[in-house]
Amino acid sequence: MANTPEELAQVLEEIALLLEIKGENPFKIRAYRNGAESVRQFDGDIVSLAKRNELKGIKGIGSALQDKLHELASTGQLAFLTELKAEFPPGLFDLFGLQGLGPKKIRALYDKLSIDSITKLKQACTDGSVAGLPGFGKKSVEKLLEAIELKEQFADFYRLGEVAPLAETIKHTLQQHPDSLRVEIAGSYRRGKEVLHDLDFLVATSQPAALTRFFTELPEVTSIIACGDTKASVRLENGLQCDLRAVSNEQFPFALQYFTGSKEHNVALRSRALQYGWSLNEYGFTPKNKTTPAPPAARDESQIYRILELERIPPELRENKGEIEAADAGSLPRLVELDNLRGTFHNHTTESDGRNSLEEMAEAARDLGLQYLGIADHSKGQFQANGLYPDRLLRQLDHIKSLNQQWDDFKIFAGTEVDILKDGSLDFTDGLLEQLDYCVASIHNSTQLSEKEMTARIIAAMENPHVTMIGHLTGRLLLQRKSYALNIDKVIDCAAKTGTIIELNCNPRRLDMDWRHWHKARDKGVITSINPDAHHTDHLQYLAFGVKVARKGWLRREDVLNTKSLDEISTWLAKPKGQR
DNA sequence: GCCGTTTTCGGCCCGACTGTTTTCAGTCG
Repeated sequence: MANTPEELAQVLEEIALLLEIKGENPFKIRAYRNGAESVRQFDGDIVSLAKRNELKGIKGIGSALQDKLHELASTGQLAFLTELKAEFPPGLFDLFGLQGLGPKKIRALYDKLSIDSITKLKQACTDGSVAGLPGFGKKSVEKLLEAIELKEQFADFYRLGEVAPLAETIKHTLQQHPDSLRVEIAGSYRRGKEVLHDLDFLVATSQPAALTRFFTELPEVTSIIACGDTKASVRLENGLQCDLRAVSNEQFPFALQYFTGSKEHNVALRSRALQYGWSLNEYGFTPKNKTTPAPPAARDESQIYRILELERIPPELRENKGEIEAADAGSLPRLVELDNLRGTFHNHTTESDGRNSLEEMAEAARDLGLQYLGIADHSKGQFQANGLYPDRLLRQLDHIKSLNQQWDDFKIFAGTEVDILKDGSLDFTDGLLEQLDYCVASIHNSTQLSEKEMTARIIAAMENPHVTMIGHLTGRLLLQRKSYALNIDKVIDCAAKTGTIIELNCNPRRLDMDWRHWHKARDKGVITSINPDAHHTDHLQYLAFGVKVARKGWLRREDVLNTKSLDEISTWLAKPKGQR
């Protein structure tokens, strides 16, 4: 039953996909996609309107779509879709997830070679039959195999940002149980890893069996893998595995430490415990022999570390990448926190491909308690994203100036996300960029250049005095697309030399630049800006993921540009790049 | 399939890149 606008929209998207495989008129296909977009953006109860067949007059939804949405909302079925689906095997849709495969090629593979699954495609690539098809050759086969490999490699992984709402909902429900004393999500989720294999819930209780049973009966659970007195494993609808461990309140800190990991961190920590004469496991310290004095109890995790004469190590740092040595020396960084953020750059509006207007974005930022919001809509090179030509950009600049007059505690900064062209030049002239408050420069095309060319391209952009920061540096899409060929070390050196910010893009699909590079970048003096790349007011919430990744990269408040207050950032932006 | 109209049919967003071709189709952003 279609009960939400999103469900209605997804049905229209599904139809569009099927029509695409059928080779229908592209404008008809676009009409379905536009219809889906209209449904999503409609300000009002569109589901009820659809049920009552009162959709007339909504832009993008003509008579054909009105009828279909009415049928869908009132009966929960759509005969048109059912018939359409019956024409193709279900496995065919998996092929859409592969880079380089669009509807035409999928159709050709299906028609000529009866390929209707990734397994069959892999086989046909290997045995040479794909290379024999018109339009396919040696290179396409290589690329397809590579795409399949990438997909298989990440088959059981989930992006942090997409799992987080579900994880927090389950945590909240567990907390509501009368027998649960403490609840935490441990594992890689707690460590802020960008992709996760599973979720590890931990609960302190005197009634473990009641909790494990309660866990398996949660509405989000679709199948039970195992359920015992202290441990249960389940699978959710999206395939994600979730484990629950129920322990006593005394064991809880030890279990939390143990299940948070990482494995490498724990190995190092256990070997340190042994030097004190104790073995350490998920239940507590145990003296190695009778002469060893009993260790004191630990009420929380920080006491476990204190007993081992270490500063408390934040979960994000527990990867055995120098954090134990730093904790021993008392030199752990004081990591940036979400509360430290005062604003953000790199956000879009309806002027290019965002969903909300300038006014709505500003209002949402103010609601979050931010003091400033940087707007960076796409430049003209991004046609598909409705990129701005100079005249529109200048009009937006005027609009921002006039809006800014209403506040004295908040400011919109006028920027752009300008394309870095193939040769490293920018999609706008210096004269135009000079008129803006700041500039994000990003790569959106020619992504297959060699490492040497790509590195030179980004360095050229960084050397431009008007480029404040580089957007989504490596172009990676988590679980989907690798980063461009790029010499990160050279880019980091150049960022430090030129005073160019490297953005930490906290869109859950990107989380780019990767946390593994930030510690060394920081030590070379590179500053970041934690940017949500928001295309909707809701996306400002992504800042929380960005802060997790920044913490994972050992970043402190002073390493993050957008922790500066409105006054500080205004002064900073007013200075020439070389003098900041 | 939608929209808009000098009102019922014609236009609908475009360019770069890649790999396949030898002039272009398909994909992507």
